[in-house]
Amino acid sequence: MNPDERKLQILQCAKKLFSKNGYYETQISDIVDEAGIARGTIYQYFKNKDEIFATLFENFYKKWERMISETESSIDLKNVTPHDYLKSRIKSSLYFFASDNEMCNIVLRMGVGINKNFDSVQKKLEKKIFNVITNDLKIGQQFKNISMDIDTQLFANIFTGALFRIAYYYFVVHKTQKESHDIDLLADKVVSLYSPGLFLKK
Amino acid sequence: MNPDERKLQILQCAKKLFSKNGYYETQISDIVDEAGIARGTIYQYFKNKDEIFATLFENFYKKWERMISETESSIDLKNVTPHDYLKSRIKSSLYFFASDNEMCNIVLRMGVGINKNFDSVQKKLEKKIFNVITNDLKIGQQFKNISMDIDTQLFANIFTGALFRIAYYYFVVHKTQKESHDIDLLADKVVSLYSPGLFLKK
Amino acid sequence: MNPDERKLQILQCAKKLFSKNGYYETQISDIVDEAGIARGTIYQYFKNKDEIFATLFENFYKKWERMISETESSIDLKNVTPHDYLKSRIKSSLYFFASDNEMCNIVLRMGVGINKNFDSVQKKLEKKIFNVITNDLKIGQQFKNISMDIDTQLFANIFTGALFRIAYYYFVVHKTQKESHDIDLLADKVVSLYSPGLFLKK
Amino acid sequence: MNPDERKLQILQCAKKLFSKNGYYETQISDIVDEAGIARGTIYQYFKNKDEIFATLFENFYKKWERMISETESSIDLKNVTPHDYLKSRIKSSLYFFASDNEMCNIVLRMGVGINKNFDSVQKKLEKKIFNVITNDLKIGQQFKNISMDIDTQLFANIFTGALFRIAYYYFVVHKTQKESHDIDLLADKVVSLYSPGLFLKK
DNA sequence: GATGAATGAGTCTTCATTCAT
DNA sequence: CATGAATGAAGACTCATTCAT
Repeated sequence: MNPDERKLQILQCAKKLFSKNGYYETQISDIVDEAGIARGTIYQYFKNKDEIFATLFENFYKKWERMISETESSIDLKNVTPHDYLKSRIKSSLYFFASDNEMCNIVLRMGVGINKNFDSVQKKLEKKIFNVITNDLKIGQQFKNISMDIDTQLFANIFTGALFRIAYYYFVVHKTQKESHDIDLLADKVVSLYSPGLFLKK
Repeated sequence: MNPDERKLQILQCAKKLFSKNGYYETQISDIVDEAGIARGTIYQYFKNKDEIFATLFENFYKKWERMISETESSIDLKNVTPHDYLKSRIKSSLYFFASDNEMCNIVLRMGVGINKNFDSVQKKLEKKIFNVITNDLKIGQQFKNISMDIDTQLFANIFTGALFRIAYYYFVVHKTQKESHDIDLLADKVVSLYSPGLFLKK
Repeated sequence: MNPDERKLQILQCAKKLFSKNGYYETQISDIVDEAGIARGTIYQYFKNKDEIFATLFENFYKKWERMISETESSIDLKNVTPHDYLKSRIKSSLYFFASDNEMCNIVLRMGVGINKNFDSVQKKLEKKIFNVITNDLKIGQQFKNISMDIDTQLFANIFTGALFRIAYYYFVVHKTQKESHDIDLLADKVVSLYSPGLFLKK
Repeated sequence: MNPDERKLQILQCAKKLFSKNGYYETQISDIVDEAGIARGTIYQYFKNKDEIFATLFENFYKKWERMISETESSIDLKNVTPHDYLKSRIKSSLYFFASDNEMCNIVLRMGVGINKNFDSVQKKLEKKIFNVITNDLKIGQQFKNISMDIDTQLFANIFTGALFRIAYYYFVVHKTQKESHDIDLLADKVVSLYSPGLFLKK
């Protein structure tokens, strides 16, 4: 097998295992076994375990960049409607993630999700949150405030995702101790975005 | 120190470190040092490292449940407007996460984000995605399709969060190999939710 | 509870556990739990774990000495037949061991027998040896060389015990590298002891 | 060094140390030092300390089985005298144990005998018992009930071994609470076996 | 290049013992 | 005397990485 093929093979085996078990729960021996090569061989192609992981990310990143620029070149900004522009963006992104669900799992793995021991407890919380939102949507439909046509599962995911991201971004990454009126303002803005598309006019 | 206090103290120190360095990069010795106690003491209170982590999650889960039921009992379903209902939900959730940004980090930590080595590469991708969305919003404003009043940063986060969640949910967790028309349909639905609140009528 | 009673209670609990699980697999916490006392209390009565164990042995030793001297004073050497003398010795010894089967287990535990993990593998060997001997006895009966009246189980134990002891004594404790003719001689002597009582005259 | 040699080497070093210090008092580091290898190397060959110990037993067991079947195939049941049959058995067993006195020690180690701390107290009791029996034999010789030719040391070992084994078997392993007449019966049977070969006819 | 035996620093975990209350 | 929280030395085991063949 030539060096490039071998390198690719190692990356694919590693990707599979990282996706399944996470970085820390994937041992070099696992990768080596999966690839059917000798323990030392892997170090001919990668400096260390980190480099394998980083390479996977790097490649994924480059693929994403390529996809974005392709999408952009296929859109005629002058003549496209906002609807279609948005749709085009969303579609190409979704196709992209759908095309490699192992990397998708590695990159997007929510929360801890890296050790099977904690999956249950982590999942329990996520499920709870998801259920509350789903339930709220159904109440809205019952009260005829929300159309019966919406995909509650999808919308619940949208709200969950948005909520988690906002919380993470404002309270963790940009940990400017949010004052209460900041949070109120945030909530107002979120509502203003979702209301028109979500609620039926009466 | 009495057992309850000690247990609490250990949990707090562990939370701080897990939040900062992640589960795998937090050693028992780190927790022990942080708490200023002896190595063995920690095992008087927890069977092992896993149990400490799980306890943190468990507690957070219970707190969330309490918050949800309190919010619910404070809403008069009959007389509340959909807007206010939605706002109330969003606000209480955001306050909740804001109240404990360490757990928030642990629970919501996006993607891998558990090893500092990978932060850069992981962040690079996230940032790229975030920037594309922010940029799109700005283009929309430039073309007068989107109001100049919107909080682009917030909206970019909302879209990023929703996108990631959808991808994760449909392509990883419920890995029903999505056919292309499924993805198209998903995109349509997402657009229908966001369009009314996002785009200016002309 | 007065000091002497407490000490006795600790010894009894320890004896029970040492008998069941062996010295190394018995923790101070186990003894303390069994006795329903505090962890520190045990050190008011014994310097350390070793001392507890040693005390049990010491007491057993003293009891044995007492038993022996009592048996001796009850025998009238001048007027007793050898048969009765031997019987008296055997009986009193057996009664002694039967009176405290926990100490009996601790003192006589054959081989390793101290860690449940090894019981199976150790027992397998002992069983094998025992079975070979039992089988030989039955063959002897079949060929009418040995009386049908003997208790094969008992005799198999006698031979097993004697064999183990001889091997242990001559090859381990007094590890004078036994020459082949020494072993032959040993075997001759053993046969001369057992033959008359074991084999039928023809 | 090739894997088979290395594995064998580790087993030999471990055997030596287990025999000398017992299972619990033998540390992985001791084995590793004895073998002159690195700490981790041992785990390439054995899952853990238990497995090393169990392997030694397993091998010994297989060797014993082989010896037994060889002995059996070398005896012509039809034409051998009971005496010779018994002698052959005893001899091959003794040779077997003599051939590996380290395993002999591990397998037959009487009683606790696993921690040097207790050797003294354990040995004291064993010695006492042994001495009583030796003394009885000498009294028997003095009274001309027992031949002056017997090997008192050997016979004392035989009786000690048989006694211990009987006690262990009937009072510990098969702990049917022996009634007094059971014990009397046992004693009778034992006497009937030993008397003819032990006592001189008058 | 490939191999896989060897390495050893690094971690978790146990448990007898101490000591302030 | 009794308590039980705290201790920390000691030991088992892991696993990424190296290197002689």
